[in-house]
Amino acid sequence: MTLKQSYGIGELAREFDVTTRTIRFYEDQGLLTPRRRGQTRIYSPADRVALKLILRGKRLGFSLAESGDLIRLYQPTGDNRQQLGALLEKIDEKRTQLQQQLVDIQIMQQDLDAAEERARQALKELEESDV
Amino acid sequence: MTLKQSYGIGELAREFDVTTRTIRFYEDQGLLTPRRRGQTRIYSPADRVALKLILRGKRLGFSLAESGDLIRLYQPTGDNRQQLGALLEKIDEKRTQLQQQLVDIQIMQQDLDAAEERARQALKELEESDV
DNA sequence: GGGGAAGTTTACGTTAACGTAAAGTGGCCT
DNA sequence: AGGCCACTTTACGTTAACGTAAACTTCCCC
Repeated sequence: MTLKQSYGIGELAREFDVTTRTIRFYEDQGLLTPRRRGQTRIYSPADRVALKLILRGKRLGFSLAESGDLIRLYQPTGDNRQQLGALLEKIDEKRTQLQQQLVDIQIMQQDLDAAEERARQALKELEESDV
Repeated sequence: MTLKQSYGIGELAREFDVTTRTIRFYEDQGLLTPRRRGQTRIYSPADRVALKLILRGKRLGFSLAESGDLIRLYQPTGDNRQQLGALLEKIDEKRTQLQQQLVDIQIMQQDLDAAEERARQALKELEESDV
C-alpha cells in the first residue's frame, strides 16, 4: 500500500493526538498550508510531515517560530547565494543547539542514575531495619 | 581554592545570565530557598545547583514544575516505601522522556544533514551556471 | 426531513514564565 | 550629608500556545 496523498483534519488530529484547534492554529501561524475542497481543509503529505516536525520540535522545547524555521529548511526555495549562505548558518546554529541538548540529556541521565541509586539504597536500609 | 559556600542574587544572575527577577520568581515557585541576611537573600551551593538544573531543564523544554520534580529527586527526604516507589516511577518516566528526546535529536540531526547537503548542492549549481 | 457527526468561523479566556515600573531600604564612599 | 549601588516588595503588563464556547454549514443516514 502506497502512502495516502491527502488527509482530513480530524484524521491528522487523531494520528498525532492533538486537537483540530491546534492544527488550525498552526495554519494561522503559517506552519501548515492545506488546500481547500469547498471550505474544508485538505492536507497534503508535506503538511503531515510539517506537523510531525512541529511536534518533534515541541518535545525538544522549540517554539513554533523555531519549528517554522526548520520547516523552511526543507522547502527548496529558488535561492540565491545570500539566502543559501544564511541557510547554512541557520543549520549550523541548530546543530549547535542540538549538541548542547545532547549534553544536557546525558547529564540528566547520569543524575537520574544517581537518584535511582540513592532511592534503592534508602529502600534497602528500610528493609534491613524492619526484619 | 575551595567552592564558595554562599552567593548573592546578582552574582548568580551574572553567572547564569538570567535576571534577578527570574531568580526571585523561581523562589516564588518554590524551586529555590535562600536564607536571609537581614532582608537580603543568600544562596547556598545547593540553590546554585538547583538553578543550574532549572536552566538545563529549560534548554530541554521542561516546565518549571517538571524541573521542580527533578530538584526534589535530589533532596534526601525522610522517605517511606510508598514515596520511594513513586520516586522510582518518576525517575523511570523521566528516563523514557529523555530517551524520546534523544531519538528526536538524532532525527533532527539527520534532517539537518540532508538540508545542508541540498543547500550545498544548490550552491554548486549556481557556481556552475555562472562561470 | 430530522438529526447526528465532522467540518467551519469568530471571539473571548487561560496559563506559564517572566518583564517592567515604582517606591522603598541599607550600606559604603567621599 | 549626599549620592550611588545593589538589594527589596508590590503590582500590573506581556507573549506564546493553545482552550473553550457559540453559532453556522454540509453531508450522510434512516
